[in-house]
Amino acid sequence: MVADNDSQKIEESRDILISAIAQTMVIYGVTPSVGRIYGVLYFADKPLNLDEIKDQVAMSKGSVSTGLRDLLDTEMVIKVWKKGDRKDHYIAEKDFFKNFFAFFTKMLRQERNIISRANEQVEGTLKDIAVNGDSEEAKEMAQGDLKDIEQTMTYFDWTLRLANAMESREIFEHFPKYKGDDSTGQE
Amino acid sequence: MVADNDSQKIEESRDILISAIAQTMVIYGVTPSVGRIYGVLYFADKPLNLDEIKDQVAMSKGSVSTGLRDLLDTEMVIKVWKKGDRKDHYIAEKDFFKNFFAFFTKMLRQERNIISRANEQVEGTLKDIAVNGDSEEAKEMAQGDLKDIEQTMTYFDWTLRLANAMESREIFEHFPKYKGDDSTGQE
DNA sequence: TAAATTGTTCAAAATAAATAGAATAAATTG
DNA sequence: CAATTTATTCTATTTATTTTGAACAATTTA
Repeated sequence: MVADNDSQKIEESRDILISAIAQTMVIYGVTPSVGRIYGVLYFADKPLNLDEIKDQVAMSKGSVSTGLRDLLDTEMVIKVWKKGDRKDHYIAEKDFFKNFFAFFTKMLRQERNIISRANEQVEGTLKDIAVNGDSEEAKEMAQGDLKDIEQTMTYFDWTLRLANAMESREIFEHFPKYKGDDSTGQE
Repeated sequence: MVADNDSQKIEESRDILISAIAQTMVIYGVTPSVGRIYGVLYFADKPLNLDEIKDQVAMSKGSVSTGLRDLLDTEMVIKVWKKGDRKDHYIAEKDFFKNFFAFFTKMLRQERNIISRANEQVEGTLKDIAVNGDSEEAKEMAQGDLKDIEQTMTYFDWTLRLANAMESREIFEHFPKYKGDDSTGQE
Protein backbone atom coordinates (compact mmCIF):
# COMPACT_ATOMS: atom_id res chain seq x y z
CA MET A 1 0.00 0.00 0.00
CA VAL A 2 2.84 2.38 -0.75
CA ALA A 3 0.93 4.06 -3.54
CA ASP A 4 -1.94 4.78 -1.18
CA ASN A 5 0.50 6.41 1.15
CA ASP A 6 1.54 8.73 -1.66
CA SER A 7 -2.00 9.77 -2.49
CA GLN A 8 -2.65 10.39 1.17
CA LYS A 9 0.37 12.68 1.29
CA ILE A 10 -0.86 14.51 -1.78
CA GLU A 11 -4.27 14.79 -0.16
CA GLU A 12 -2.71 16.34 2.95
CA SER A 13 -0.64 18.75 0.87
CA ARG A 14 -3.72 19.86 -1.01
CA ASP A 15 -5.60 20.39 2.23
CA ILE A 16 -2.85 22.71 3.39
CA LEU A 17 -2.95 24.62 0.12
CA ILE A 18 -6.76 24.75 0.11
CA SER A 19 -6.74 26.22 3.61
CA ALA A 20 -4.23 28.84 2.52
CA ILE A 21 -6.30 29.74 -0.52
CA ALA A 22 -9.42 30.00 1.62
CA GLN A 23 -7.58 32.26 4.04
CA THR A 24 -6.42 34.63 1.32
CA MET A 25 -9.91 34.77 -0.11
CA VAL A 26 -11.12 36.03 3.25
CA ILE A 27 -8.93 39.10 2.59
CA TYR A 28 -10.98 39.60 -0.56
CA GLY A 29 -14.20 39.57 1.37
CA VAL A 30 -15.60 36.08 1.04
CA THR A 31 -16.27 33.70 3.90
CA PRO A 32 -13.82 30.88 4.63
CA SER A 33 -16.45 28.36 3.52
CA VAL A 34 -16.80 29.94 0.12
CA GLY A 35 -13.04 30.09 -0.08
CA ARG A 36 -12.87 26.39 0.62
CA ILE A 37 -15.33 25.64 -2.18
CA TYR A 38 -13.03 27.46 -4.54
CA GLY A 39 -10.01 25.64 -3.11
CA VAL A 40 -11.62 22.24 -3.61
CA LEU A 41 -12.46 23.10 -7.21
CA TYR A 42 -8.97 24.45 -7.73
CA PHE A 43 -7.46 21.04 -7.04
CA ALA A 44 -10.18 18.91 -8.56
CA ASP A 45 -8.94 17.07 -11.60
CA LYS A 46 -12.40 17.06 -13.15
CA PRO A 47 -15.51 19.25 -13.01
CA LEU A 48 -17.43 18.60 -9.81
CA ASN A 49 -21.17 18.70 -9.24
CA LEU A 50 -22.93 20.22 -6.26
CA ASP A 51 -23.11 16.98 -4.29
CA GLU A 52 -19.46 16.17 -4.79
CA ILE A 53 -18.50 19.63 -3.58
CA LYS A 54 -20.88 19.35 -0.66
CA ASP A 55 -19.23 16.12 0.45
CA GLN A 56 -15.72 17.50 0.16
CA VAL A 57 -16.35 20.74 2.05
CA ALA A 58 -18.85 19.24 4.50
CA MET A 59 -21.49 21.89 4.12
CA SER A 60 -25.22 21.84 3.49
CA LYS A 61 -26.52 21.75 -0.05
CA GLY A 62 -28.07 25.20 0.39
CA SER A 63 -24.85 26.79 1.53
CA VAL A 64 -22.87 25.27 -1.31
CA SER A 65 -25.52 26.52 -3.73
CA THR A 66 -25.33 30.12 -2.52
CA GLY A 67 -21.56 29.91 -2.19
CA LEU A 68 -21.28 28.80 -5.79
CA ARG A 69 -23.50 31.66 -6.86
CA ASP A 70 -21.06 34.13 -5.26
CA LEU A 71 -18.16 32.48 -7.01
CA LEU A 72 -19.98 32.46 -10.33
CA ASP A 73 -20.89 36.15 -9.92
CA THR A 74 -17.26 37.08 -9.41
CA GLU A 75 -16.25 34.73 -12.20
CA MET A 76 -13.90 32.75 -10.00
CA VAL A 77 -15.84 29.60 -10.88
CA ILE A 78 -17.28 28.52 -14.20
CA LYS A 79 -20.28 26.30 -14.80
CA VAL A 80 -19.63 23.59 -17.35
CA TRP A 81 -21.94 21.17 -19.03
CA LYS A 82 -21.10 17.52 -18.85
CA LYS A 83 -22.50 15.18 -21.46
CA GLY A 84 -24.82 12.54 -20.16
CA ASP A 85 -25.16 14.05 -16.70
CA ARG A 86 -28.15 16.02 -15.48
CA LYS A 87 -26.24 17.76 -12.74
CA ASP A 88 -24.47 21.06 -13.16
CA HIS A 89 -20.71 20.89 -12.96
CA TYR A 90 -18.22 23.48 -11.86
CA ILE A 91 -14.56 24.24 -12.39
CA ALA A 92 -12.30 26.85 -10.82
CA GLU A 93 -10.84 29.73 -12.76
CA LYS A 94 -7.23 29.06 -11.88
CA ASP A 95 -5.71 32.16 -13.44
CA PHE A 96 -4.96 34.35 -10.43
CA PHE A 97 -4.25 37.35 -12.63
CA LYS A 98 -7.71 37.12 -14.08
CA ASN A 99 -9.32 36.69 -10.66
CA PHE A 100 -7.41 39.57 -9.22
CA PHE A 101 -8.22 41.93 -12.07
CA ALA A 102 -11.89 41.03 -11.90
CA PHE A 103 -12.01 41.65 -8.18
CA PHE A 104 -9.99 44.79 -8.34
CA THR A 105 -11.86 46.52 -11.13
CA LYS A 106 -15.18 45.72 -9.51
CA MET A 107 -14.01 47.12 -6.20
CA LEU A 108 -12.72 50.37 -7.65
CA ARG A 109 -15.82 50.88 -9.72
CA GLN A 110 -18.05 50.34 -6.71
CA GLU A 111 -16.03 52.82 -4.68
CA ARG A 112 -16.11 55.40 -7.43
CA ASN A 113 -19.86 55.07 -7.83
CA ILE A 114 -20.57 55.62 -4.15
CA ILE A 115 -18.41 58.73 -3.91
CA SER A 116 -19.46 60.18 -7.26
CA ARG A 117 -23.11 59.92 -6.37
CA ALA A 118 -22.53 61.70 -3.06
CA ASN A 119 -20.44 64.38 -4.73
CA GLU A 120 -23.14 65.08 -7.29
CA GLN A 121 -25.69 65.25 -4.53
CA VAL A 122 -23.91 68.06 -2.68
CA GLU A 123 -21.99 69.89 -5.39
CA GLY A 124 -24.85 72.24 -6.29
CA THR A 125 -25.47 73.36 -2.73
CA LEU A 126 -21.79 73.89 -2.00
CA LYS A 127 -21.17 75.82 -5.22
CA ASP A 128 -24.07 78.10 -4.42
CA ILE A 129 -22.79 78.80 -0.91
CA ALA A 130 -19.23 79.22 -2.19
CA VAL A 131 -20.39 82.08 -4.41
CA ASN A 132 -23.49 83.54 -2.80
CA GLY A 133 -22.92 82.55 0.83
CA ASP A 134 -23.99 85.11 3.40
CA SER A 135 -20.93 84.92 5.60
CA GLU A 136 -17.30 84.87 4.56
CA GLU A 137 -16.82 81.88 6.85
CA ALA A 138 -19.51 79.83 5.12
CA LYS A 139 -18.08 80.72 1.73
CA GLU A 140 -14.65 79.52 2.74
CA MET A 141 -15.95 76.28 4.19
CA ALA A 142 -17.88 75.50 1.03
CA GLN A 143 -14.89 76.37 -1.12
CA GLY A 144 -12.69 74.07 0.98
CA ASP A 145 -15.11 71.18 0.65
CA LEU A 146 -15.35 71.70 -3.10
CA LYS A 147 -11.58 71.54 -3.31
CA ASP A 148 -11.64 68.24 -1.44
CA ILE A 149 -14.22 66.88 -3.86
CA GLU A 150 -12.07 67.95 -6.77
CA GLN A 151 -9.13 66.11 -5.22
CA THR A 152 -11.12 62.91 -4.83
CA MET A 153 -12.17 63.07 -8.45
CA THR A 154 -8.52 63.33 -9.48
CA TYR A 155 -7.94 60.19 -7.46
CA PHE A 156 -10.87 58.34 -8.97
CA ASP A 157 -9.82 59.31 -12.49
CA TRP A 158 -6.53 57.66 -11.70
CA THR A 159 -8.02 54.45 -10.28
CA LEU A 160 -10.30 54.27 -13.31
CA ARG A 161 -7.31 54.42 -15.62
CA LEU A 162 -5.59 51.73 -13.57
CA ALA A 163 -8.69 49.54 -13.61
CA ASN A 164 -9.01 49.93 -17.37
CA ALA A 165 -5.36 49.02 -17.84
CA MET A 166 -5.96 45.85 -15.84
CA GLU A 167 -9.08 44.94 -17.71
CA SER A 168 -7.38 45.40 -21.08
CA ARG A 169 -4.15 43.76 -19.82
CA GLU A 170 -2.33 46.89 -20.97
CA ILE A 171 -0.86 46.94 -17.49
CA PHE A 172 1.48 44.13 -18.53
CA GLU A 173 3.22 46.61 -20.81
CA HIS A 174 4.39 48.47 -17.73
CA PHE A 175 4.60 45.55 -15.34
CA PRO A 176 5.36 42.46 -17.40
CA LYS A 177 4.00 39.15 -16.27
CA TYR A 178 7.44 37.60 -16.23
CA LYS A 179 10.27 39.62 -14.82
CA GLY A 180 12.50 41.10 -17.50
CA ASP A 181 9.96 40.23 -20.14
CA ASP A 182 8.53 43.14 -22.10
CA SER A 183 5.84 41.26 -23.97
CA THR A 184 2.21 41.89 -23.18
CA GLY A 185 1.79 38.69 -21.22
CA GLN A 186 -0.98 37.65 -23.57
CA GLU A 187 -1.27 33.92 -24.13
CA MET B 1 -30.23 83.81 10.68
CA VAL B 2 -29.35 83.35 7.03
CA ALA B 3 -25.73 82.49 7.84
CA ASP B 4 -26.90 79.72 10.17
CA ASN B 5 -28.90 78.29 7.34
CA ASP B 6 -25.72 78.12 5.25
CA SER B 7 -23.76 76.29 7.89
CA GLN B 8 -26.62 73.87 8.33
CA LYS B 9 -26.57 73.16 4.60
CA ILE B 10 -22.82 72.60 4.74
CA GLU B 11 -23.34 70.31 7.70
CA GLU B 12 -25.88 68.27 5.74
CA SER B 13 -23.59 68.09 2.72
CA ARG B 14 -20.75 66.85 4.88
CA ASP B 15 -22.99 64.22 6.45
CA ILE B 16 -23.77 62.91 2.98
CA LEU B 17 -20.09 62.82 2.08
CA ILE B 18 -19.14 61.23 5.41
CA SER B 19 -21.70 58.47 4.86
CA ALA B 20 -20.29 57.85 1.39
CA ILE B 21 -16.74 57.69 2.72
CA ALA B 22 -17.82 55.29 5.47
CA GLN B 23 -19.53 53.11 2.88
CA THR B 24 -16.47 52.89 0.68
CA MET B 25 -14.33 52.05 3.67
CA VAL B 26 -16.53 49.04 4.29
CA ILE B 27 -15.27 47.75 0.94
CA TYR B 28 -11.79 47.98 2.42
CA GLY B 29 -12.77 45.85 5.37
CA VAL B 30 -13.52 48.27 8.18
CA THR B 31 -16.84 48.63 9.97
CA PRO B 32 -19.16 51.52 9.09
CA SER B 33 -18.52 53.00 12.54
CA VAL B 34 -14.78 53.13 12.02
CA GLY B 35 -15.42 54.57 8.58
CA ARG B 36 -17.52 57.29 10.14
CA ILE B 37 -14.74 58.20 12.56
CA TYR B 38 -12.46 58.71 9.59
CA GLY B 39 -15.15 60.71 7.79
CA VAL B 40 -15.64 63.03 10.74
CA LEU B 41 -11.90 63.62 10.97
CA TYR B 42 -11.74 64.15 7.23
CA PHE B 43 -14.02 67.17 7.46
CA ALA B 44 -12.85 68.50 10.80
CA ASP B 45 -11.15 71.86 10.42
CA LYS B 46 -8.94 71.18 13.42
CA PRO B 47 -7.48 68.14 15.20
CA LEU B 48 -10.14 66.47 17.34
CA ASN B 49 -9.74 64.65 20.63
CA LEU B 50 -11.40 61.42 21.62
CA ASP B 51 -14.35 63.08 23.34
CA GLU B 52 -15.07 65.38 20.43
CA ILE B 53 -15.04 62.43 18.05
CA LYS B 54 -17.22 60.42 20.39
CA ASP B 55 -19.84 63.19 20.43
CA GLN B 56 -19.86 63.56 16.67
CA VAL B 57 -20.16 59.87 15.84
CA ALA B 58 -22.36 59.02 18.85
CA MET B 59 -20.38 56.01 19.99
CA SER B 60 -18.95 54.91 23.30
CA LYS B 61 -15.51 56.07 24.34
CA GLY B 62 -14.21 52.51 24.24
CA SER B 63 -15.38 51.89 20.71
CA VAL B 64 -13.92 55.15 19.47
CA SER B 65 -10.64 54.25 21.13
CA THR B 66 -10.38 50.86 19.42
CA GLY B 67 -11.64 52.34 16.16
CA LEU B 68 -8.91 54.96 16.26
CA ARG B 69 -6.34 52.27 16.91
CA ASP B 70 -7.38 50.51 13.67
CA LEU B 71 -7.14 53.76 11.77
CA LEU B 72 -3.75 54.56 13.28
CA ASP B 73 -2.47 51.07 12.42
CA THR B 74 -3.41 51.50 8.80
CA GLU B 75 -2.08 55.06 8.86
CA MET B 76 -5.35 56.55 7.75
CA VAL B 77 -5.35 58.73 10.87
CA ILE B 78 -2.44 60.53 12.52
CA LYS B 79 -2.05 61.40 16.18
CA VAL B 80 -0.98 64.98 16.74
CA TRP B 81 0.14 66.78 19.83
CA LYS B 82 -1.65 69.96 20.74
CA LYS B 83 0.10 72.46 22.94
CA GLY B 84 -1.55 73.11 26.27
CA ASP B 85 -3.95 70.19 26.01
CA ARG B 86 -3.52 66.87 27.82
CA LYS B 87 -5.76 65.01 25.47
CA ASP B 88 -4.57 63.23 22.35
CA HIS B 89 -5.66 64.75 19.08
CA TYR B 90 -6.26 63.15 15.74
CA ILE B 91 -6.34 64.21 12.11
CA ALA B 92 -7.29 62.30 8.99
CA GLU B 93 -4.76 61.44 6.30
CA LYS B 94 -6.68 63.00 3.42
CA ASP B 95 -4.43 61.82 0.61
CA PHE B 96 -6.45 58.99 -0.94
CA PHE B 97 -3.49 57.86 -3.01
CA LYS B 98 -1.46 57.34 0.13
CA ASN B 99 -4.30 55.53 1.88
CA PHE B 100 -4.92 53.30 -1.08
CA PHE B 101 -1.28 52.39 -1.55
CA ALA B 102 -0.89 51.60 2.14
CA PHE B 103 -3.96 49.37 2.11
CA PHE B 104 -3.07 47.71 -1.13
CA THR B 105 0.54 46.87 -0.35
CA LYS B 106 -0.42 45.49 3.03
CA MET B 107 -3.11 43.31 1.49
CA LEU B 108 -0.86 41.88 -1.20
CA ARG B 109 1.93 41.20 1.25
CA GLN B 110 -0.44 39.41 3.59
CA GLU B 111 -1.77 37.28 0.75
CA ARG B 112 1.72 36.44 -0.45
CA ASN B 113 2.82 35.42 3.04
CA ILE B 114 -0.07 33.04 3.55
CA ILE B 115 0.42 31.27 0.24
CA SER B 116 4.22 31.23 0.38
CA ARG B 117 4.18 29.62 3.80
CA ALA B 118 1.78 26.92 2.61
CA ASN B 119 3.82 26.33 -0.54
CA GLU B 120 7.01 25.88 1.44
CA GLN B 121 5.23 23.50 3.74
CA VAL B 122 4.24 21.10 0.96
CA GLU B 123 6.91 21.60 -1.68
CA GLY B 124 9.31 19.02 -0.23
CA THR B 125 6.73 16.27 -0.04
CA LEU B 126 5.41 16.93 -3.53
CA LYS B 127 8.87 17.09 -5.09
CA ASP B 128 9.72 13.77 -3.51
CA ILE B 129 6.59 12.11 -4.83
CA ALA B 130 7.04 13.73 -8.24
CA VAL B 131 10.40 12.01 -8.57
CA ASN B 132 10.26 8.89 -6.43
CA GLY B 133 6.53 8.26 -6.35
CA ASP B 134 5.46 4.64 -6.45
CA SER B 135 2.71 4.96 -9.00
CA GLU B 136 2.77 6.89 -12.26
CA GLU B 137 -0.54 8.42 -11.25
CA ALA B 138 0.84 9.82 -8.00
CA LYS B 139 3.86 11.22 -9.79
CA GLU B 140 1.68 13.03 -12.28
CA MET B 141 -0.56 14.47 -9.59
CA ALA B 142 2.41 15.77 -7.63
CA GLN B 143 3.96 17.23 -10.78
CA GLY B 144 0.70 18.96 -11.61
CA ASP B 145 0.41 20.50 -8.17
CA LEU B 146 4.01 21.69 -8.33
CA LYS B 147 3.25 23.37 -11.62
CA ASP B 148 0.31 25.15 -9.99
CA ILE B 149 2.55 26.35 -7.17
CA GLU B 150 5.06 27.64 -9.68
CA GLN B 151 2.27 29.55 -11.43
CA THR B 152 1.13 31.17 -8.20
CA MET B 153 4.68 32.29 -7.47
CA THR B 154 4.82 33.96 -10.88
CA TYR B 155 1.66 35.78 -9.90
CA PHE B 156 3.00 36.81 -6.51
CA ASP B 157 6.24 38.04 -8.02
CA TRP B 158 4.12 40.27 -10.17
CA THR B 159 1.97 41.62 -7.33
CA LEU B 160 5.13 42.26 -5.33
CA ARG B 161 6.54 44.36 -8.15
CA LEU B 162 3.26 46.24 -8.38
CA ALA B 163 3.18 46.82 -4.62
CA ASN B 164 6.76 48.10 -4.67
CA ALA B 165 5.94 50.45 -7.52
CA MET B 166 3.08 51.84 -5.49
CA GLU B 167 5.14 52.23 -2.36
CA SER B 168 7.92 54.04 -4.22
CA ARG B 169 5.38 56.02 -6.29
CA GLU B 170 7.20 54.76 -9.39
CA ILE B 171 3.74 53.72 -10.58
CA PHE B 172 3.03 57.35 -11.43
CA GLU B 173 5.63 57.08 -14.18
CA HIS B 174 3.32 54.63 -15.94
CA PHE B 175 0.00 55.97 -14.70
CA PRO B 176 0.43 59.68 -14.08
CA LYS B 177 -1.54 61.29 -11.31
CA TYR B 178 -2.97 63.86 -13.67
CA LYS B 179 -4.12 62.73 -17.05
CA GLY B 180 -1.69 63.59 -19.81
CA ASP B 181 0.92 64.54 -17.23
CA ASP B 182 4.13 62.52 -17.33
CA SER B 183 5.72 63.84 -14.15
CA THR B 184 6.13 61.53 -11.18
CA GLY B 185 3.23 63.02 -9.28
CA GLN B 186 5.60 63.80 -6.40
CA GLU B 187 4.72 66.90 -4.42
C1' DT C 1 -47.94 14.36 -17.78
C1' DA C 2 -46.62 11.98 -13.55
C1' DA C 3 -42.56 10.73 -11.07
C1' DA C 4 -38.07 11.54 -9.98
C1' DT C 5 -34.11 14.31 -9.72
C1' DT C 6 -31.73 18.55 -9.13
C1' DG C 7 -31.24 23.26 -7.68
C1' DT C 8 -32.79 27.40 -5.12
C1' DT C 9 -34.99 30.04 -1.62
C1' DC C 10 -36.09 31.18 2.90
C1' DA C 11 -37.16 31.01 7.93
C1' DA C 12 -34.95 29.46 12.04
C1' DA C 13 -30.82 28.34 14.57
C1' DA C 14 -25.98 28.81 15.30
C1' DT C 15 -22.02 31.48 15.04
C1' DA C 16 -19.32 35.55 14.75
C1' DA C 17 -18.58 40.46 15.13
C1' DA C 18 -19.34 44.95 17.01
C1' DT C 19 -20.53 47.93 20.74
C1' DA C 20 -21.34 49.77 25.36
C1' DG C 21 -19.89 50.76 29.62
C1' DA C 22 -17.56 49.62 33.73
C1' DA C 23 -13.03 48.41 35.51
C1' DT C 24 -8.33 49.11 34.99
C1' DA C 25 -4.13 51.25 33.68
C1' DA C 26 -1.44 55.11 32.44
C1' DA C 27 -0.25 59.79 32.45
C1' DT C 28 -0.28 64.42 34.25
C1' DT C 29 -0.58 67.96 37.67
C1' DG C 30 -0.29 70.40 41.94
C1' DC D 1 3.02 61.10 45.81
C1' DA D 2 -1.93 61.65 46.07
C1' DA D 3 -5.55 63.32 43.22
C1' DT D 4 -7.34 64.02 38.91
C1' DT D 5 -7.77 63.43 34.16
C1' DT D 6 -7.40 60.66 30.11
C1' DA D 7 -7.03 56.42 27.46
C1' DT D 8 -7.30 51.45 27.04
C1' DT D 9 -8.84 46.88 27.96
C1' DC D 10 -12.18 43.56 28.86
C1' DT D 11 -16.70 41.24 29.57
C1' DA D 12 -21.57 41.24 28.82
C1' DT D 13 -24.89 42.47 25.55
C1' DT D 14 -26.54 43.60 21.25
C1' DT D 15 -26.49 43.24 16.46
C1' DA D 16 -25.26 41.18 12.14
C1' DT D 17 -23.80 37.33 9.44
C1' DT D 18 -23.56 32.64 8.21
C1' DT D 19 -25.34 28.15 7.98
C1' DT D 20 -28.65 24.64 8.01
C1' DG D 21 -32.41 22.01 6.47
C1' DA D 22 -36.89 21.76 4.93
C1' DA D 23 -40.13 23.58 1.57
C1' DC D 24 -40.52 24.99 -2.93
C1' DA D 25 -39.54 25.45 -7.89
C1' DA D 26 -37.63 23.95 -11.95
C1' DT D 27 -36.04 20.55 -14.95
C1' DT D 28 -35.62 16.07 -16.91
C1' DT D 29 -37.13 11.48 -18.03
C1' DA D 30 -40.01 7.66 -18.87
